[in-house]
Amino acid sequence: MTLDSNPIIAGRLLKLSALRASGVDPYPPRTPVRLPIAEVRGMNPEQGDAVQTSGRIRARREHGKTIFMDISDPSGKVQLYFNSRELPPETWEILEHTDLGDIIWVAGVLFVTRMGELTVKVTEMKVLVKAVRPLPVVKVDSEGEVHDAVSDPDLLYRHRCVDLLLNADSRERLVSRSRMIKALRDYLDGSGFIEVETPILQQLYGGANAEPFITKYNFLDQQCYLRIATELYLKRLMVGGFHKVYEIGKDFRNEGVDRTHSPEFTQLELYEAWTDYEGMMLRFEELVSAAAAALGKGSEITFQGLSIDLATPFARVPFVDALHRHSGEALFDMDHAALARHAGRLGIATGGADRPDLLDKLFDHYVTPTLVQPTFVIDYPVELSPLAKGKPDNPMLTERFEAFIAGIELANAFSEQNDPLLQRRILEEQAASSGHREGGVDEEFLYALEVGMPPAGGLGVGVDRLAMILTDAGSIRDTILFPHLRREK
RNA sequence: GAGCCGCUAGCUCAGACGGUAGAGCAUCUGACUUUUAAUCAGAGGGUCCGGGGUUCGACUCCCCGGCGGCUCACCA
Repeated sequence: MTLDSNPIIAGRLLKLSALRASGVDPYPPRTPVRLPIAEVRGMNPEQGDAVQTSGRIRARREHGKTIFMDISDPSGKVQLYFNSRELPPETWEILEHTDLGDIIWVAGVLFVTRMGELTVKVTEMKVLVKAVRPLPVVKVDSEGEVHDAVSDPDLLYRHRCVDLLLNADSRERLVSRSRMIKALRDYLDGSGFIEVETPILQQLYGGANAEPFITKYNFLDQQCYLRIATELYLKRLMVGGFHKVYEIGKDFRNEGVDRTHSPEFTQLELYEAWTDYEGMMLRFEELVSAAAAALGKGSEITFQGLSIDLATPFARVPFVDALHRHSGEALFDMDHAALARHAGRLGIATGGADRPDLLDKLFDHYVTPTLVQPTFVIDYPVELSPLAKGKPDNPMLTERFEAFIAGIELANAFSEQNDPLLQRRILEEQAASSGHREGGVDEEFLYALEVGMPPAGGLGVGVDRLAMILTDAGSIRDTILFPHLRREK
């Protein structure tokens, strides 16, 4: 469909030509001096101050010889008043070739209308941008009630610019995400960490159990993977003497999409020498507190109707205890067959699931939904945690935790395994037994452990999910500016 | 991957039992010199998601497909 097959767009294109024909550049290269709209609104109208500002036309109310308009910029909205008797005819003519959505610059004088609205009486105007595509019109009445809000999620996700322009919720949420990430960085930088960047394009993938995206580097005629985690590279840095290090970046997992999963998501991973998973619990608590504070939130927040208390310390519950308590049975002591029967009775798919898979599924079934208040689930079974150090007093368990809020897994951390021989054995066994580990064992990672990695704690935080919790977003997609969608027809 | 729901004008939505599509906003024309969901009068605007089928006739019923939403499954 060509642009002008839509009659509304065709009309705008005509006005665009008309502007050009009368010597007006509809896309001038520079903006005259202007004040942000919020500053205009903050001025004292008694003085009849001269002001210059610019913004997008959001509403237009014509009254014969006069026109009221609302224009907005990111800082706010202000009303303009045009009077044809007091404007040069050329200016009035330009005005008649503007539409909702156009961006204009005006100069004028402040006054307050009969209705008490601070208004710029325009004496001069310029078109800065002629919008050729109509913006959906959303109206807000005097009670603040929004009318005809654009609600089609498809339209909003595909055309995020429209969403951001029209929906204050979206705009504020995504700004909050940025502020939150800045707070995480500030906290870590202030705590002596350094931020690094590790490869996204990898010849091997690892650091998590996930299906990778596969791509190809033409120059070397070589298959590559998009990273699924940053873990193995950050640990090389630990070996190299970066003892407090973190990365905030995208990981890619070639798996399903739902409310809490996106194929492309942002993870914070940090590693810190001379500490362990206990230290990581403190880090996580402090990161969450810093993030909440940056958004002006206290410890009491609401998420999807749930009241959540972010006050630290967060609860700690051993994995096995929680599993047994919520299931009412000693599941951890059962063998594979018994677990499979148990899971089968609950209608959980057990095909191909090994014992650790079953334990994890059963945990998800019985315990995860109950973890509404911030909770560290600690001491995971060793089979679920190939990169974590075992507990000295119990070889079945590891020094690992996952952090949950509102039933959502937000973080995963452990006392990092640094025994090179043990780590090699675990990774090789895993590579042999698991069909989809095409990447093989990361020898360079093992080489680094052989050189010697100091005792350390490591922590991974799902940044998008933390943003969900702190901005009360029902879907991870709401926290991602451009979430992945299927190709449009 | 499965089930359910949805897709009608630029936007939000109606459309009884199958009879050839409507409203509000937006757009266009006209009126109006302080309005603010401005108001008033008039006009234009549709591949009813796509493709098949049933039927004299399909937005409507059936089948296949697309996209989206929700739920489930998958996902350390």
